[in-house]
Amino acid sequence: MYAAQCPCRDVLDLLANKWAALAIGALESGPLRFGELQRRLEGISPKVLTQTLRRLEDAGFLHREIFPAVPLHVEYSLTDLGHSVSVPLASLRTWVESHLHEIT
Amino acid sequence: MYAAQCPCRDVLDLLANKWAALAIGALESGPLRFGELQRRLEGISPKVLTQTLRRLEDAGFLHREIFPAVPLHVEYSLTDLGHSVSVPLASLRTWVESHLHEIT
DNA sequence: CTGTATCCGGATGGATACTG
DNA sequence: CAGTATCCATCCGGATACAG
Repeated sequence: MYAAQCPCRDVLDLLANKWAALAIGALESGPLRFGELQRRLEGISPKVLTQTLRRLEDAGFLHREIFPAVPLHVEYSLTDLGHSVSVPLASLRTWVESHLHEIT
Repeated sequence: MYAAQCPCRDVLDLLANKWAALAIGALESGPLRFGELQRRLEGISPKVLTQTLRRLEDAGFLHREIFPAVPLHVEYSLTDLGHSVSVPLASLRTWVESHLHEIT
């Protein structure tokens, strides 16, 4: 099975928090700005959104691009790696949607 | 996207903790006893293992069967629902394994 | 607009010892 | 064997206010 040191656990942990999978899903169809992400991830606070995005960025799943304008403009987009992982994540979300009625 | 009340979030949370996905994976190939599970999920304490198993059982992903013998014998196995969700989970694990080298 | 600072509560995970 | 009891540390998420 998976030994204690298996790094896959870290990845699972990364993807396995309340917002990460949702954030990746939100970015599947294209880049979004901070505020737009916050609106789509209904209920997330700016602090938690930042945390989530930073973790995903550090892991290489998404890219943050700053457009130095006034007002400030920042865009988040999936990297190739991010698009790649969004496939199994989407299949998990799909499973959840189609089995919701069976879950207690 | 996914509204705040969308129950899929709860399911994601359930699957998305340190051990749940691993436990489901361990049971894919057949029933296991408590002690055997603890050995396979290297490093888990009995308390946390119990918590994990109970949550999965309550959600209907696995079944707990007691064989009243001496010494006591308890077997955990996936329900149909559990086997069903193990498919997308396995694809996520597979993704992680094949992309580990790309992850920071 | 895009965050950071602060403070807080609760859940999760963990070590160890003990029990039916 | 299969857990439960206890106590504890930490991370995570959340509300609100404020800053570059």
